[in-house]
Amino acid sequence: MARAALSPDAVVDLALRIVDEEGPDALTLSAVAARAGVATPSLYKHVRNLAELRALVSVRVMGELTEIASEAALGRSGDEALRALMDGWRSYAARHPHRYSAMIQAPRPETADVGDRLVGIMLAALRAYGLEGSAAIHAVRCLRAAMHGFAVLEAAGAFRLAEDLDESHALLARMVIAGLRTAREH
Amino acid sequence: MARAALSPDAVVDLALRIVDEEGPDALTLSAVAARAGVATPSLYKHVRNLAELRALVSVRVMGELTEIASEAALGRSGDEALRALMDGWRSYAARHPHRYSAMIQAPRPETADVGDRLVGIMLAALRAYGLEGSAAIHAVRCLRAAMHGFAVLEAAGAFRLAEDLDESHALLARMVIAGLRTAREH
DNA sequence: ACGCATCGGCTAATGCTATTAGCCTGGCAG
DNA sequence: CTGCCAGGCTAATAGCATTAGCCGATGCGT
Repeated sequence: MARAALSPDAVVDLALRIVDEEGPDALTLSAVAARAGVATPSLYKHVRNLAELRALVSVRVMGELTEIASEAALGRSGDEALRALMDGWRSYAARHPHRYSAMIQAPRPETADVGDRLVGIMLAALRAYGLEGSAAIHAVRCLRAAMHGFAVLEAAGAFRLAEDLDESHALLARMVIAGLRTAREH
Repeated sequence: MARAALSPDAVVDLALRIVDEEGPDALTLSAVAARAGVATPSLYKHVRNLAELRALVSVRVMGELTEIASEAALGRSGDEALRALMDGWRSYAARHPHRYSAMIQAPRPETADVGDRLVGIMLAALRAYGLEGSAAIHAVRCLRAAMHGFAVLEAAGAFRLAEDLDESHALLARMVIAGLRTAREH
């Protein structure tokens, strides 16, 4: 190895810093190269192209979110676990809005794995609600929709009124919990 | 007027066709110009720049969605109105996934108006649930989060399992309805 | 009917981006 | 010591947005 400075992971690190500071649209190979102190084409020694870099960023962020989600669910169950999961999810998205936006991508093979793990955690968090098979899948889809929808809208600044967002989110959690009870009866 | 063929609206029409057929990323000024049979810079006589064109597309799509939402809610009330609203929303997004994706943007002044109308319709659809003031705002936020989250995920192809999406969405509707009852009691 | 402003097209030019090709070098393996 | 190659480089191409400045036709006022 000549200069051990750069590596795929290091490139993703720089990419994440750009995303955080300047938003997902500012993620460009030349911007990364500039931060790395390297000519743009050199990056191709570490990443196939911009699309792959985006996918790697997405994977990294989904990984962080997975970690947060699993920590939140750990040692809790039932409503408490669900609330912790939703709160953790939302707070991550709120803390890193650009990162969260950069995570959203058309599904690519790279993201399939970590995506499945994330779904697995949600499934586990729902275990206490006694949902089996397909019912559990439908429930996870609704949970994802609720969490993701709220996170996206909040990150995009789409909630423009003055009302407290914590309160809105607490209502969302109550909504999901109430809905899961109806799911069991169906 | 020289050639009356082009106008801001006509440009948006072409833009929408591109979005539908090739996805939001394919929306580029040169692509629009090619379809219009015109040189790229000519478009600047009708639209300020690409960002504005995107905003206009977004406004147009939000307008269509507003129409669908208001038709769905018209003449119904309570759970029925809510279900119709959610179904209409989802079916629009599913019918035009690229269009729906193109609608999503950081809030710009152009979209504020039609966005407010859309929120107004949701507020009206919730009237039967007896929510006042802030409680209604929180409820609308949750409704938006649920509908938008589901639509985005479905449009992006993020629901990859075989389970019937109609059923998942029906659960989401029951979830929202159940949650709105708890909202009143809070 | 005539002149003229303006609208809406054009070409030329700039600058930023991704991406490919092909070169060069320093360090590690043998 | 020698040769390989990972990992940097420069040069070149091509697609995009955007600006500047030109020019013809249209339609209005006179």
